[in-house]
Amino acid sequence: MDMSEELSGNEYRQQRIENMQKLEEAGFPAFGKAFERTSNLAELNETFEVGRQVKICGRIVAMRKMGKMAFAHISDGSDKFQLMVKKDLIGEENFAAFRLLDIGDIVGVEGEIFRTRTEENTVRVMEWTLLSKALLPLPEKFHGLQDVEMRYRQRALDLISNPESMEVFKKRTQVMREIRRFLDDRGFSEVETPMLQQIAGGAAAKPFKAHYNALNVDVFMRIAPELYLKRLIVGGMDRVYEMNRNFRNEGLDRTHNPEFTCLEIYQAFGDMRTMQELIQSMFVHLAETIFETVEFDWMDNTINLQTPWREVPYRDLIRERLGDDWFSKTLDEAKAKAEELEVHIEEGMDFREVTHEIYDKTIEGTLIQPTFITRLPAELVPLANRCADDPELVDVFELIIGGKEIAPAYSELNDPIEQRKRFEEQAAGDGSKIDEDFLSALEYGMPPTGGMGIGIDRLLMLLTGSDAIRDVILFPQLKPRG
RNA sequence: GGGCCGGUAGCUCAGUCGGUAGAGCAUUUGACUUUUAAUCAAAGGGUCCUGGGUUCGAGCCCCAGCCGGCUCACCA
Repeated sequence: MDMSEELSGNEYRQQRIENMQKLEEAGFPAFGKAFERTSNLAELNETFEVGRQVKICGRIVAMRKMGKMAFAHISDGSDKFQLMVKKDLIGEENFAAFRLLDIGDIVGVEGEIFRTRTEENTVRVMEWTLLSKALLPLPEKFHGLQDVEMRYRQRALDLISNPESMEVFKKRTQVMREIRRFLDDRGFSEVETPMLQQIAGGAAAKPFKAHYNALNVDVFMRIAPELYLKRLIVGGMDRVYEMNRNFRNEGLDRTHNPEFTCLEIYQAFGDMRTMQELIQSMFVHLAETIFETVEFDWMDNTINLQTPWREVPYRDLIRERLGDDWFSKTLDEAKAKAEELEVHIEEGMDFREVTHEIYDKTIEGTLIQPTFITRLPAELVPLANRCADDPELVDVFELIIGGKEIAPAYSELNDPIEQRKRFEEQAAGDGSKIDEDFLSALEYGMPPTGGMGIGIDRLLMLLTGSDAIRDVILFPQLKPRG
């Protein structure tokens, strides 16, 4: 690696290499072997008991050296713990060697735990061993790593020096585990469907393209698993979900990453109502088991997940905000209103499109508390069943929380003839884009089915109070380094 | 893509009117057996994002570019 050359002039690194050599001469090899600890540091703090003998290990994150004794803090990602090293306990040579350690080094120690005068849990070190030498210095201890770009490029460094960042990703792990547990307990099966697809279906988005040499065909990274999950419903897997990556070849901003994690859930013999109950129960379950609250602060608002959540048909919401007579207005009147609200209207938009543009720009963002928008115009949602009492509307909801769309759910379209029609409209003459295998599956008969998609990254933003998707994705997409 | 803000020591940041580059942490040396953002004394450490320009003189002003953040637009 060129790194070593690049940094060979680095004074800090040079000093650490010298310290490493001195340590090795003193009988402390720089890169030790496996270390069997009695517990991690969080467990040790939880079960603290004065006088117990322990073996613990971690990275040195702070060091206070004095003439004949030294204090240090080690951290292992679960918590911190203080070490006390005294010359008269470990001997002159071991003490001198300990003083050669640098912040960032990983050590293992053995000794008895006690509390200092200031009531801090501490281990009185009797033995210590160097497990790994750090050649590069850690960021400043008090402020941590602030440089936004470096936090994403050097995530390891971010996790070491910013505990709040570590906390977010621990929460992410817990949330995903608890979602699986919740769904498994309800009889759902987690499945895996193709990431490499020859037709990228199930959503309207630009796909990433790749080439498969063995078959000499172009393939696409999936934009959604939907069409495969529905095949499984046809096949008799009654309750399935997949929580995994989707890829969309689109822009990059605070709420978009080109690869993102999506949970898709399908329940046979259910409908949009089934999903409505499911998501409310699931979110409250997550909130209570992981966060121990149903209230979340996010972007200057407090969001309360207490159920039941508000439900409002799309048209009622529009009337509520734009006036009872909205739907009897003319196109010109609607455009005038849009102008008044400073909503940009494209040439050639019809009444429905103008209405939806106003909704998108001025209404959705104001729905802070969880809200189900139901009975959407059919044109907006091509893959859903129509409402029984009004064929112009579809039986779906869009869940809005904090002014953002969190989850759409449908009473899924299961009429293969209608489905083919809509695919053909979508494909606009390009027959190669129509997933014939999926249509065949539908022709064998798909039961009425409730389906839902949840953007996991956005859910995590909400639950962890993060205002950027990059703060909840370990390795977000970045521009290549110039 | 447009607008605004930013890029200075390993890290976090100051830098006045254009006049020899600053602090804290970190590092090195010394003192120190209950410290905890340890303390005290001293020292070393800079491609001021890059390239041009104006000027006797540029971290600072001008132009172009690179990188990042916010925001608007686009995209869905």
